[in-house]
Amino acid sequence: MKRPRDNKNNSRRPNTSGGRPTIYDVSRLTGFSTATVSRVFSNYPRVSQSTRNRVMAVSRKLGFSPSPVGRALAGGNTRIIGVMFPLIASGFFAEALAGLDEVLAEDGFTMLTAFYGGGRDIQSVLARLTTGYQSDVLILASTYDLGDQVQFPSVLRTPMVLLDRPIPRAEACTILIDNMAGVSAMVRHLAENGHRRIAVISGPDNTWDAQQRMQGYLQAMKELNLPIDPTLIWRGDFTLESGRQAMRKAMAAQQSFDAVFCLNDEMALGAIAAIYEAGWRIPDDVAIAGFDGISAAESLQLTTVACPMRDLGGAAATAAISLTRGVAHPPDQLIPVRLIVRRSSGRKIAHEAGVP
Amino acid sequence: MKRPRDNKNNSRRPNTSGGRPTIYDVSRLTGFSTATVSRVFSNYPRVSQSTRNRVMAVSRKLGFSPSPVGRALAGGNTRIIGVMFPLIASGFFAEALAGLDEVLAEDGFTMLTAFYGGGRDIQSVLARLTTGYQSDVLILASTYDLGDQVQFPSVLRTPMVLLDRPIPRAEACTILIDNMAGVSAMVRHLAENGHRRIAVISGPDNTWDAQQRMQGYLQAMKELNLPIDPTLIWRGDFTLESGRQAMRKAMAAQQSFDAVFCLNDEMALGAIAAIYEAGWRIPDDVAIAGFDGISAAESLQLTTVACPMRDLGGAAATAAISLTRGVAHPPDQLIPVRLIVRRSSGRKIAHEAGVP
DNA sequence: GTGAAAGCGCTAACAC
DNA sequence: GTGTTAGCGCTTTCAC
Repeated sequence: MKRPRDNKNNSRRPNTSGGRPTIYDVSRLTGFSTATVSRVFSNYPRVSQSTRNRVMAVSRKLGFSPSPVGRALAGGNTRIIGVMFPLIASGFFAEALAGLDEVLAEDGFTMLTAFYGGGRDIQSVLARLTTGYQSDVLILASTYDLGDQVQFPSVLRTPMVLLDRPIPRAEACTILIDNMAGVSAMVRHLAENGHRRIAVISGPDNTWDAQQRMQGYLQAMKELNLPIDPTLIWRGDFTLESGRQAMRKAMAAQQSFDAVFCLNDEMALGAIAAIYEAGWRIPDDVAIAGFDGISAAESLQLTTVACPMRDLGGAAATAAISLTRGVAHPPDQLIPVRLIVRRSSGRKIAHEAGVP
Repeated sequence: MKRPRDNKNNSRRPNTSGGRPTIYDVSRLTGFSTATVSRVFSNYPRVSQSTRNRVMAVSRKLGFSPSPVGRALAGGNTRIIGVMFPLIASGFFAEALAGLDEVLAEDGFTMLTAFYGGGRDIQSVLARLTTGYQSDVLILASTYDLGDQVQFPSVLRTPMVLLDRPIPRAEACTILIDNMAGVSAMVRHLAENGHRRIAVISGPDNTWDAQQRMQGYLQAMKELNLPIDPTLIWRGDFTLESGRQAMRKAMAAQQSFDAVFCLNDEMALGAIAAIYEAGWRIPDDVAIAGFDGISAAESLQLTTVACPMRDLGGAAATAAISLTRGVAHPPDQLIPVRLIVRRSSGRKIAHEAGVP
């Protein structure tokens, strides 16, 4: 076992008496230079195994682990990923956050979170996360159109991942839920169950998900040669209450429909409440379907499309990590969704099929 | 207007050609030393107004703002607040997160978020946020008992704020929702509405909120001389499904009760579904009450107790900020809740009263 | 395979 | 009121 040569670098500093141990402490106690200690912790390949062992042993004893702040200053990257969510959708995105954290943590990244909207200027939040805390990558989640609120040139230094909604001009990796496939699968399922007049309760037009789902509905209906009809389209805004109202109006209108496809589960809950209140039966009098796969859907036997928000977050994290490694354009991704058939959509039940 | 004297400090470094501007660039262009520039950005009082103006003007032109990483390394504090949430409760805490961010951002703090539970060891997440990224303060949210999973001595360097559940041994500032007051107000309200046999659907016993609310229920019933009776107590676990099941059992048991108090709204939703399915009417056949104040409660006309999670987060943030300023023991806080009376609880409706 | 030394961007103690 | 000068904890050439 080679003995390290003398080095005086480590004596440059006084013993760190209090405070957390630094690389110098490890250097002094092992007799190796700080450079070598640094190499060990950076998994630099050309350090001998014995050196590696010795350094690790002493570090463990001292409770040393390299300070990310020191590393950031010297190395140029912070290993911080900035994440921005719209304030309004916080509940919806919580799962995504968890998925994000899960894969980021694995690679030793940490997640700086901030919310925009609700009075807080996007641009300044953006600044806080980029020029402010120098995130290596920014993940920007949105449902509403950010329009010209964001001046991307100013952020261009920080690579970006867009979550759940693309932004036209911004060249950034985009991770989306596969709304179209989900809607299409649902309409097909309803049709297979014998429903022809499939009504829809729409979502807020300025929302990406609502736009996509509505478009998907129209397209699927067309493809299946099912009637598209203004009396089949009822306005909602993704809130439970709006679903309830829309359903009431639909029932009152005396228009005929076999099924009502609510463009999210929340509205489906409202619709179900309205149906019960009116004394109708599901699925005998009307079939109901939702979208999102919230937990309440299960116990209400609501047929829906499960959107794996956790995976969405995970995919974004993976893309972000590639970006830190210098990959210029990680592939855009469409996160697959899953049709979940339950009692609410008709007589044939009990199978759960994957969406192609 | 005084001219700055010559200083050579600023010529110590070459012009930063690419990359973001540093304090040296501002120093060179203004003629002031980096120390002075630093003072301007730290709001050090004894810099002349003209100097301040000049520095700010040049900084603005350059797009300079001090690097938090440099600051952290030199100054010892990162202005980062670490926030830990249990994975399971992510949806529930999303609002708290937003409240946290709101007040932290105001003071220039940033929020490092991480989730524990669901397979991820608390201790290592803790380490990631403290020895890892050196948060100035740690905010630890929990509902379940962390028991001996957490070794606080190892973290003691980082001051801590406990959110939503106290931990006995840990000496830390604790911010809680005032469950007791909320439950008490609810039971009183139900009693005033003429209900005497008030059943309850409980929550998971290992949860702080469930424990507190149950205890509050028993205490309030006792104080009001209302019957406490094993046949009035039904097990739930805070999920919609459990509320539904419990309600079904309660209805099937043919026990008499005037009202059912669900210890959270989610279960109340399930209970309401069960009641509708059975063809009963609310509040005619049975009154229903919940707790939490989720949005669905409004449109289902559910009487509930609103828990301002945003405020909870805000209060935690305020405490955390005090802690960074060296305040040893910011006051513990009980966040006030609000009884919201709606149709589900009986005939008298339409007033919203504050809980004392 | 390892060491010396020069920074990374900033703050703080001490001068004046 | 402002400048000088050490660092803060680490990485990274360039030597050897």
